[in-house]
Amino acid sequence: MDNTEITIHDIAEILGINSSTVSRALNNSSRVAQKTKDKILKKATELGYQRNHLASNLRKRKTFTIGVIVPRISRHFFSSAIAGIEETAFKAGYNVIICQSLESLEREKSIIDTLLANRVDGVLISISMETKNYDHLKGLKQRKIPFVFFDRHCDIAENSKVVIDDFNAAFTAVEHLIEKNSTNIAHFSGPQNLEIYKNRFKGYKAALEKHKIPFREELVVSSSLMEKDGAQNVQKILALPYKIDGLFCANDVVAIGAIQYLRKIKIRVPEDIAIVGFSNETISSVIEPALTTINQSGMQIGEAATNLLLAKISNENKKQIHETIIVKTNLIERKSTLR
Amino acid sequence: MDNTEITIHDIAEILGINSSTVSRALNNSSRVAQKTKDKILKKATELGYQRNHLASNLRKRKTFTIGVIVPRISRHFFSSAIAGIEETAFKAGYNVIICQSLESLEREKSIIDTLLANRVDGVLISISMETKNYDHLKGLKQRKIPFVFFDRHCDIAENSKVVIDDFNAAFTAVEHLIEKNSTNIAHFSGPQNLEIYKNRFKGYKAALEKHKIPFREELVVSSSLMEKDGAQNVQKILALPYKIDGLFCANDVVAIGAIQYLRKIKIRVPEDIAIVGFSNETISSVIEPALTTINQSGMQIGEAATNLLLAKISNENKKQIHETIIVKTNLIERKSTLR
DNA sequence: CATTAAAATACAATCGATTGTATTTTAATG
DNA sequence: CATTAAAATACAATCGATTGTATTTTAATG
Repeated sequence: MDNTEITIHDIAEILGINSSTVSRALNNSSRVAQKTKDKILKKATELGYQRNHLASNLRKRKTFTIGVIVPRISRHFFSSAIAGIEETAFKAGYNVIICQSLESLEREKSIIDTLLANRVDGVLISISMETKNYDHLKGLKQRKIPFVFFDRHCDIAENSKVVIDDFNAAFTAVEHLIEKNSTNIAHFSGPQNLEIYKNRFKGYKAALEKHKIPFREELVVSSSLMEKDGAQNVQKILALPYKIDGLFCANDVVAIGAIQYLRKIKIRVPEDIAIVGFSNETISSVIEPALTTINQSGMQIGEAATNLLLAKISNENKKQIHETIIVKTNLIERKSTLR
Repeated sequence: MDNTEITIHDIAEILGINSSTVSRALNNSSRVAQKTKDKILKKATELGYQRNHLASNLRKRKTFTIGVIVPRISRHFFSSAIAGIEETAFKAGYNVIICQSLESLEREKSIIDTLLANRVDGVLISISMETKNYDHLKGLKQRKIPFVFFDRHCDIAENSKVVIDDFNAAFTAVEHLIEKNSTNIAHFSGPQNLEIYKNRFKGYKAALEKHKIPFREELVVSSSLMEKDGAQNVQKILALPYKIDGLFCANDVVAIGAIQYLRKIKIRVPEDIAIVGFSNETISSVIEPALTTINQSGMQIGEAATNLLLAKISNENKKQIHETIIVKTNLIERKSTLR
């Protein structure tokens, strides 16, 4: 039988000492003499002992697992964030359960139930576009499971989040369009229940205001920011009685949809319309013309969110931390605004 | 104290029955009378009981966790595969630990150690470009932990894998170039220690042979297929005394690097050189000209690999399954070969 | 209604590690 | 060398569920 896993009891028996001492030795407790520790460690290595985390975690009443909820794993921003999360969590000895809501509130709810059933120690969440009601998050609060929003947060009391300064990033983006001599600037916005899109919209408005450009309701088109929305939105703004010469998109995907449609109908970018996106997806540097965009590091946001969550977890039930970390962004100028 | 988790013992005590009966009832054992089951289930729901998986798994000597090793999470093909894996595993009650080797053998080794320490029930792996030695995989075999390769497999005895028919896909791609009147067809190949790149190379060669086009060693350039390699490889083949008019790339990323460099030096695609990639990354439909490529569904491969692994896991130590599943691919014709 | 088999339930050990308390050993001190 | 405190180790309960075996209850039968 080679399925006999080596346990602390095996080591204890072989060395003729008690398993509690073995356990303490392997945890480097000060209650065990150095000489004994050495003896135990040597034997443990010799036998190829590996602690059984299930047993250990059961006793410690912790799972060393965090749940991550993202709208879609394959979106580049999120897969970078996940890379950062995995990396940081792994180093701290935590495992990560990754789930995708696919922009559905229903799925988001059921994912939270599953994560609770799995007794995760904490949750990182970037909410779906459908999420307007936050009751399912209250379940986490009740059970005192710490959670941290990243990127797509929501406006509830006493939350922790890792975000970017959407207002300022949008402000910079729009100001850049103005510097490039755009005067009729449209905005493709996202669902207004999400704070990030609200703030990007506010930044757009503020930049216009600063430069004394009148704000026109009709130039703002909301959608779920998919590629297909790009074409539809372009049709809408071109139908308006203004000569649009600048476009600020709330994400890159919709901007790319717009660029492709504009190319089809022979409107030149950037000559006729200069475009700025948001997120710096991989595609954006490749498309022709390359897209000027706001660069936000998913990796960095993932890392920061994980560190914040781990801090909350180890903080136990003492005073709760409610912190907002703002990760820096920068404007990457490319061909789509080069004029 | 609200941190008191409801256990089967609580339910047992309240109902005045033994906890073993509660356990059996919750597992719908035939050894418990229906009447008792009903009573127990009702009380469990009422108290909001949720089974503690740690305890359950400890007793069952299973973790219900599978480990996944990919070169890079943010690569679109892999994030799609992961989406498929997560989905399938989740449905079967398994959790997934995702790790990225970042194309480093060293990291791949240490990841396998960590997964072993975490007592995963099985492993899905797509090996790194550096992996030429398979000793670290033998560790999995010794411990009888089932594993399944997907996409990037390796040629060891008695393995299971979910792959595509790289030979035929490459054959189709090259034949397509030939149909488009290419006669001097170059190939950007990947590390030859990986079966997939070996087979794509073989497919390239076979298509040439079928159409009586002489094979020339110099037209094959191996690299690690990054975007920057695209430019370098193009320089190499342009320096040759042949008028290259077709290019088959072993992945999309290097093809895109090539397209961008060709655009820069004013060589027209597809007029001067027609190009076919491999994988159908998101970028490929967006780049100008859009890239003709082999479409392989990461999602589908991930699902198939997970199902195969779960079958191996539940198969226990009985006769081992060694299966190879081949997922269908198709050629997507786009502008880069339109002539 | 006694006998017997089958069904239902209870008992107790177990998975492997951790941890509060009790006991033993060692070292320090006069 | 006896006394005492400190250090080291052993004992035993525990985390929450599962499971083989023993016991009790129920149903079937003559």
